[in-house]
Parts: sequence; structure tokens; C-alpha cells
Amino acid sequence: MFKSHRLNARVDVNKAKRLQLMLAKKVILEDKYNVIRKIACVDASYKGDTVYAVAGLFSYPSLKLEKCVLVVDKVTFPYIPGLLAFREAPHYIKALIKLGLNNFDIVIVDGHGIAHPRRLGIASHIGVVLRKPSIGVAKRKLYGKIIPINDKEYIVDPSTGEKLGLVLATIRGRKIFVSPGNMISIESAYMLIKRMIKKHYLPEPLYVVDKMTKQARNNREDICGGPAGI
DNA sequence: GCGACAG
DNA sequence: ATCTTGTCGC
Repeated sequence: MFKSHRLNARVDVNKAKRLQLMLAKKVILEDKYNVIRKIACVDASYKGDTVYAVAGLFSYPSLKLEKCVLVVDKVTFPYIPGLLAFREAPHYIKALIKLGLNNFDIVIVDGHGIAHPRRLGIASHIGVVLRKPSIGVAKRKLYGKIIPINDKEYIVDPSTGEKLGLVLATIRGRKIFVSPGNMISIESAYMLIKRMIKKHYLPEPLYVVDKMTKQARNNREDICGGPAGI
């Protein structure tokens, strides 16, 4: 059955999962940052097997875009729920390095943090690899049960009962899933993201970066070369 | 065996 | 994520 999943045949799923279990041990769920002045945010869009990854640098709390970089690559890993980091993280990391790892205090990633089967969603993966504070913001749930606790909806591990993240109600009743990536607590991650909700259902940095990745995909690879560019 | 399933 | 028509709501 050599059908359409050509990339799947090249993937060692068990090896990837073992690596996640290793990295998960290095996740820190305590606030390991001081004052937040700069925030990095990453997202990507695709055109065929080409990925357009954008990393934006924003001031905080003003949320002004100060700089952004674009990375264009060929994808080498298929999308498999739970293994998203192996598909997208390499490009995000490359973009963040170009942005300057010392230029931001925390990074926001489009995807989950510890709200993941092995507690290592893409946000945690990136946070551990770069040894930086990170937060995962997802539009849909991947893992966990939603349980109301003290006026808030927590994402809880169905097997251990551990809290993994929080559901954040934003605009027009829309909800997003916030979970710690690394070096931050569930509550701090939630509060920080909540303060970044402006006029969209996504936190402003994510909305802006998402928009840029789509521009890049539509033959506008110079989006980061403009006023806010390098 | 049957759902669930980030982007 | 991407593709993709018509439809619903502000």
C-alpha cells in the first residue's frame, strides 16, 4: 500500500515519542522569568510541501510589532497528531534564532504546551530545546478532559487528574486552549494570554503572525522586509 | 473494535 | 494546515 503517505514510511513514530518523553522531563512549570518586555510569536502556513514559518517580535504590553523574520523550507515530516513538533518546530527554531534568542522574554506558539499525551506539545518542545519560557495557544483540543474548577475550565489529564492548562473564552464566545510550554505556570500563562486578547479571538501577536504567514504563502516573501522587517 | 485526533 | 460553495450573522 504505497499510497499517498510517502512521508509516513520515513518516520519512526516510536523514536519520536521516546524523545518526547525524554524532553518532557525537562519541562519546568514554574515562572522562570522576570519582567516581560518582549514577546516572540511563531506560526506557519503551507503551499504544497513548502512551509512558510514566521517569527514576530512584539513589545509588551503595547503589543507593537517591532520585527519579524520569515523562513521558507521544504517539509520533511508529515502531520501526525501528537507529533506536530517534528514537523514544525525546526522551522520555528530557525526563525527564532534569526530573530535573536536574547531579544525576547517568552515565546508564544500556535499549538499546545503540556496539554499533550506525553506532556510535550510543540510549545513545550520549543521551550525546552531553546531553554526559554513558552506558552502554547491552540484553537482546538488535542488531549485532556475539560473540567470546571473555581469558575475556570481546566484541561485535565484524564488518567492522572493533573491540570494541564486552561480554556480561555475570548471574542464572540470563541474559546482557545492555553497551556504552559516551559518555565511558566498554568495560571500565569492563562493571565498573560488573556491580556493579549484585543479584537480577535486569538491573542494579537498570534493573529498578526498568522496573517503574515498567509501573505508569505501568497508570493509575498518580502513581508518581513518592510517597515517592521529585519 | 470504536472514537479522538494541535497544525 | 489547505481546498473550497454557499450560507449565516453583525
